[in-house]
Amino acid sequence: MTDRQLREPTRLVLTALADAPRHGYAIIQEVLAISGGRTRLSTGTLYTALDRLLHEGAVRIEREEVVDSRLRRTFALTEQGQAVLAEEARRLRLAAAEAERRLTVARLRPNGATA
Amino acid sequence: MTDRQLREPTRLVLTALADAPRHGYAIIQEVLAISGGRTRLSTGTLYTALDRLLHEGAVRIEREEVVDSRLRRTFALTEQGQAVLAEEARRLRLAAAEAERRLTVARLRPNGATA
DNA sequence: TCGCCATAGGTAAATGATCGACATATGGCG
DNA sequence: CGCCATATGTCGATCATTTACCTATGGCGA
Repeated sequence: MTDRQLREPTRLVLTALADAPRHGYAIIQEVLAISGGRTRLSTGTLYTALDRLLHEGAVRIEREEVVDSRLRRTFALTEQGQAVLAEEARRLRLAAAEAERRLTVARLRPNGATA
Repeated sequence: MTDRQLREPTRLVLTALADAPRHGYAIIQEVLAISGGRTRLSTGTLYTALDRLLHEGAVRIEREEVVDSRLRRTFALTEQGQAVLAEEARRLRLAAAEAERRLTVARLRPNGATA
């Protein structure tokens, strides 16, 4: 249940919501900031991802306000969503460490010999 | 160029090749070991991924042998492939750290208040 | 010896998340 | 008056992955 493999944009959405609830547009900006301007989340990706995450119970609607006669929905991580992100972060940390360890091994023994 | 976002299976293939060249079936087993038995790479995923990585120049064919009257191709990371994986590992390490940091912030301030 | 499993390498169709383009609407700035 | 930032969404295309299929050898157990 908790061990599905998240895609990059989905993970960034959960990360953007990890410290505080945010509405859609704020998530886009937060992801832009987190990624150092590299990942520009499109609205198509965001709202389909949010629908999916709502459906799966990783995200819930925190509140709905009307600002300037327009609806604004604020999303928050559920406890399950926190667990999913924590598990994913742990997996990524281990994956990064493993990749870096192996690359170091290759650097110490630059010939591609297996034996 | 070097900053494409890799999917999980693709990344695991590169990681499996990071320390030494391997042939297809050995990559599948190595990925199984790396992921602690969690990720069982199907041949469909593997060979399409390898074709793509060969095309992109991240992987090259190290050697082709005939073992038991069957062809066995051994794949190796190119220098570009090493750079791609190193960059990806760095990004994952940072992404994991950021997610864990934010989750800690949420734990310290459990009310979802933004203000 | 027959069938199955591990080994080994592959293809084809379906799934599913993402991307790019489009649509709508307000408030503010020049 | 037009454009940009803000804000929320839909739809079709794209593309990696998944699932299911196929071939083939060598070895092991019934």
